[in-house]
Amino acid sequence: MTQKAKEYYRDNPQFYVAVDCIIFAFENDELQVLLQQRNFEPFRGEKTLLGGFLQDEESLEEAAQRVLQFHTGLTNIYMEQVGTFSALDRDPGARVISTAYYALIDKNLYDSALLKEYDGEWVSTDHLPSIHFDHTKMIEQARELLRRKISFSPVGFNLLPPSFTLAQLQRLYEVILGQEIDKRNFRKRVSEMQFIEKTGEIDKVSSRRGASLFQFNMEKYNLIHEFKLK
Amino acid sequence: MTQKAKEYYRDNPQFYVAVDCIIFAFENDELQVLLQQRNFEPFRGEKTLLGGFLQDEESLEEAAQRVLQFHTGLTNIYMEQVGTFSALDRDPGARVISTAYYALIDKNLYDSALLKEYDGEWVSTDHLPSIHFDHTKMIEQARELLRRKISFSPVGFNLLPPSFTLAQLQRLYEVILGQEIDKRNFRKRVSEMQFIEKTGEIDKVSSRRGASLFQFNMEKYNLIHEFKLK
DNA sequence: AATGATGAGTGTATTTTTTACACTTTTTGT
DNA sequence: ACAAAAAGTGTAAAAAATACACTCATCATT
Repeated sequence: MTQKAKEYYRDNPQFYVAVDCIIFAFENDELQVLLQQRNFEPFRGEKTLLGGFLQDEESLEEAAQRVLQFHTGLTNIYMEQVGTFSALDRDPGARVISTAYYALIDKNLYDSALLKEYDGEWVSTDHLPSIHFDHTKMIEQARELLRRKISFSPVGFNLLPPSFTLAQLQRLYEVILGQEIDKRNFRKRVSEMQFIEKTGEIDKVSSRRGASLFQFNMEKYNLIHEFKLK
Repeated sequence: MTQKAKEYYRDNPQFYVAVDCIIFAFENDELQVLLQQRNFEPFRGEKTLLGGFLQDEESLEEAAQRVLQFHTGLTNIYMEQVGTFSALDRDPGARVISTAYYALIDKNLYDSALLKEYDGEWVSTDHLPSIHFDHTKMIEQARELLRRKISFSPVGFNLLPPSFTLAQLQRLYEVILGQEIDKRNFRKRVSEMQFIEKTGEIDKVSSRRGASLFQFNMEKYNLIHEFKLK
């Protein structure tokens, strides 16, 4: 590369680049998000999303997966980029450009022991506490993205255990969409999608009568690749 | 801020941060995008999107508007963030994190004299030439975002002059959605939205009989805030 | 001045999709 | 035995989307 070409880059400023993870889980008929109460500087005592700085040899996606793994123990998690936030004063400690990702996890699988190490806490997205930086906006944008996506893409299953009852699935949709759904209409739509299949097992925990357990069959979905549920 | 807090930032690497603008316009029944053939290093001779580096005292949005104004002369243009691209080798000259924005402009208004200064050229999004970096992916993602948005949000009007015929509007939708639309059904839907209103003027250019000109009334739309057109 | 060509403009019937709605079944705890 | 709790199931009505063909106004040509 010529000297001129090097200058092309060199004349420009550089920035700290971060990722912030909106880690969603579903429990108690709530869409929850994982926050941490910071016990370190800067901003000790503030609630924030889980984040980290981009390092030299990783992409933003990799950084987000790294942050996620560090705080939940989980790898290979469904993630989607929400957007990049760059207001001059968004982090009063320094100029930081941050890209938000949301992740959907099965709350049964994450490592809850880690939680204590970094003062993590799950909060309902319906009543968010006061959160530092622009992280509230990030969460709201992520929630809206998820709300739009869940009707046309089978991403919601990432929030459930591998097998689930139709009542669980329906409650998940009701919570994320923010509206009640007619049980019979919902089940009609589910039964039209052959890749949501009965496991044959019966869940006896949530009801006296027992409810059939279902699973999402990704292979079958990939053949059909049509999804509509709402 | 304490010493500890400063280290929190200082231990992390910094990066060049850029914006790339996907500038869309509508002409000749084509959705076009503005590229430049670079006559400077690095990557002289390559076709790329219009871009620029983020500077210290501006947000990404402001940087994108600056790039847009520099190349088209236009200010206050509709823009939307597409996403942030961070693959390690995306720019072989240096590690650069780039956020893509798409902009919708009325091709009658931009400053075509500027085009020659930087070897700009409009190309159809239907047959993109070979484009450097990951810019092809950016354009495709932007196009897809626009395709999804245009049915539920009145953004398409940004690509048209202030007054337009219904045939023009329909062709715009057909091109962006990539499918033919029934004329009577389309007009039925338009007539249901009172904020798309007749100006009273007649366009005599595009047909012998003359076609009524319409305009999008933003104030009326803001009261209703419901849009559906496909 | 007649006529042919061009795009503008207009309404209804059919199909598909979405929504509304209520009772029976199974099991457990009392 | 019976009360309580959630599972499971089908049809009719309403709403939305689609398919479809001719007349109108004007200009250019002859």
